[in-house]
Amino acid sequence: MSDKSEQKKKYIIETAREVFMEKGFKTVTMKDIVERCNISRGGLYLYYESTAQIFLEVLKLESQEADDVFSGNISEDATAAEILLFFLNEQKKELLRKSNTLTKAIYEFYFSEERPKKTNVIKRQFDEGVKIVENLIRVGVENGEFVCDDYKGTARNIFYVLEGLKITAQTMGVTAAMVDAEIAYIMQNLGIELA
Amino acid sequence: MSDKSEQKKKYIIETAREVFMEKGFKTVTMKDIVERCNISRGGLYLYYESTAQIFLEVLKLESQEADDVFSGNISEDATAAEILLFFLNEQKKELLRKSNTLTKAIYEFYFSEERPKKTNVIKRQFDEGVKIVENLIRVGVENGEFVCDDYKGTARNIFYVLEGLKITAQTMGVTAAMVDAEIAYIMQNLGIELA
Amino acid sequence: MSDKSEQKKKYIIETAREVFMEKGFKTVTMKDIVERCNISRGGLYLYYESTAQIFLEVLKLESQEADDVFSGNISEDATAAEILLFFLNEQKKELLRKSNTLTKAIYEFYFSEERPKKTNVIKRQFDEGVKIVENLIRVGVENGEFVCDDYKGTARNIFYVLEGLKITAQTMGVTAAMVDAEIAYIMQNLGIELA
Amino acid sequence: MSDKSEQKKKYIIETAREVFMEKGFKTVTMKDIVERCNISRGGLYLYYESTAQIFLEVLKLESQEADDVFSGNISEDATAAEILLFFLNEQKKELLRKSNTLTKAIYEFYFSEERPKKTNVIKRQFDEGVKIVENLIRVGVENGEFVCDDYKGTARNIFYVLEGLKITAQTMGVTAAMVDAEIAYIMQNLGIELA
DNA sequence: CATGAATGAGAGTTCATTCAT
DNA sequence: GATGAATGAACTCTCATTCAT
Repeated sequence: MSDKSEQKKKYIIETAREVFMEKGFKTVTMKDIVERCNISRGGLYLYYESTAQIFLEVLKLESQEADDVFSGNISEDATAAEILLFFLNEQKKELLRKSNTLTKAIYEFYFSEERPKKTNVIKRQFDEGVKIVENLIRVGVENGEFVCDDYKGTARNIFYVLEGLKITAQTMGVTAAMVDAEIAYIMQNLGIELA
Repeated sequence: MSDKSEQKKKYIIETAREVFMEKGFKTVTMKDIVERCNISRGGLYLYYESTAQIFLEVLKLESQEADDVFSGNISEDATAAEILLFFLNEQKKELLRKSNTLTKAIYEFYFSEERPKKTNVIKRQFDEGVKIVENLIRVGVENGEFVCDDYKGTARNIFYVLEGLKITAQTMGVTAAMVDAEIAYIMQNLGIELA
Repeated sequence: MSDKSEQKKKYIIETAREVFMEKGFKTVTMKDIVERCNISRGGLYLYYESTAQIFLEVLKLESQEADDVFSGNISEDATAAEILLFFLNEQKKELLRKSNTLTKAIYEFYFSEERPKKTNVIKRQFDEGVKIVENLIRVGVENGEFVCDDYKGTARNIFYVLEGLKITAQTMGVTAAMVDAEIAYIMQNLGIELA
Repeated sequence: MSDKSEQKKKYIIETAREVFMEKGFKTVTMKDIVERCNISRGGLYLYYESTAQIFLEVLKLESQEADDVFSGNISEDATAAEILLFFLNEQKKELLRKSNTLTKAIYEFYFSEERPKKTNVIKRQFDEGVKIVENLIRVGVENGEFVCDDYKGTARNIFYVLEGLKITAQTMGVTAAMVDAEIAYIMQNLGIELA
């Protein structure tokens, strides 16, 4: 595979990403992608053979870029509470975005029964997120910042709430205030009273 | 609208419901419903003009029947903790069911942007559920069964966790043990240690 | 299946038959048939789902009509030699026809490996033809018209020659004189000298 | 045309030959050949511009190699009957082969009307074969091996039977026993009783 | 010469929707 | 009311053929 070919594949993935953000997964057709990419009908098939395959590539790219949620933008000497709050606010931003988010597409994609559930990208992100937050809570407790005696349980609870908020945002709608209320509840549970 | 006509409409809705349970929402076609109902192509259009319209009717029927989750099967003198646990276990059963559930279809349906979010059925169910659980917690606290100082916040947290579990079940898969862990965490948070 | 529907199916088969006669089997598309029938793209699929299925129907119709090759147009008191000669000349006419014959289409159709060879229409016709000719020869010998001591072998030889002539007509071309020569040889073998 | 170019053309023809043996003629695409040859899409077009052109080259090569059916492997002092039997058995082997034969492809190729019938390769082979067998019969009769008074007619009959068997093998299926029966009939007709 | 990316025509197929009966 | 035949739009996918490099 030449360099130019790689370039093109990346271009297709990035362009398709926009389409998935706009339309979700199920209703996106190869034709939609072809048209957005300004390539020929047959041209797309040179690189990918289905919307599912393209979507998986989009997810792969996505997860590469997403791996640094915690790593970037956090000052060296931030407290556990600050870091957790930062993370929750990032999630808030993400879930309040109407467009420019793949959330809907991801859910739609994994709704298909044929998809293997165990090894999928979102599961991996969920599990890794839980681990990171679990550690964060442990550090916070050791610091004396947090009060908590079930690190793992609390971390998992946080992630299910986040999943709940995400799906709620897509289906019933969610306001900033509603998300803030949940964040406040979570923090309060850890013994942190937000202003 | 004659009685026979009402009969027929109900028959269509009940039959379509099965189809939605099997295939979700997006992939169900008018043809699918026509075939399952054993009626004529044109016949269906006499009553309904789109799968969305039919699905809304299915939901309407559903929510009529679902309103008695708390009312049925609970003995008069059950404690608040017993009632809450009963409710959570009902939810567990629901979300572990692979087929015979409309969950996927409902999510898929509300993913379409065109749907008005504010007034939709699931939002109503969510909000009403929160209110009931909030009251239940209040009663429990007054009883001395529960320890909690944010009734509404806790009730909401519970419902977001349930939403999170539901969507997780559909996309990443969830085991009975995983649900039990979340239920235990919720109860523990209220000061109830499960065996 | 209503009467009108039957009518339509028959119309499609008869129209498709013309197409197969012109183009053989392999190159005929559903689109070709749709266009010749002056029906809509989707319309054809209401009745048949592939060119193969349509072709099989064409063959079925064909073999119904072909079953009276021997029965029609033969006077009651014809001799065995006359009947045989009549049959061979019918075959000659058939194989000299360039268009207006399904021969090419039939061969092309049965070239596909997926087709079950044992039970196919042309095999049945071949086998039945052999039996009839075998009996004819027997009668001729008993009459004293023919000289032959292997009825079945001779009948089979005749049919392989006819198959050979048919395929030769399609691939290398064949003239009336060439067919006549083969007919003469066959008759001579039975002790009949043609003028 | 350089030597290297000749080399390449030959390579293409030999490789394409395999493809035609597997798939016949009609369904073979330029893409098929390109892929089997491991050359570039455009590369093939430098040498040949259609599958028909390639197939004609395959046939040319074929007929060069086939010309020695009678010449090879026959001992100097073989009798006419032995030679004829050898030839017929070679044909039997050929027609019982399912794969590794161009028969189907050749028939399919010549089914296209556009092909000039008179000058084609198989006609030449047919005609030459008839001549050779005719001479063989003459020799056999002069030897006293055969009984026959129409050399040409008998030779032609043999070749039409062979054609008939070939096409039958492709369309209805043929067993070794069935071919043996025809060979026996042919030999018997010449006065030779096979064991 | 050789490559292989790119194009676009065209076949297959499925359905929402209409409409004469 | 009810039927189901008919239409046509939309999508998927495959190749022959070209052309810049």
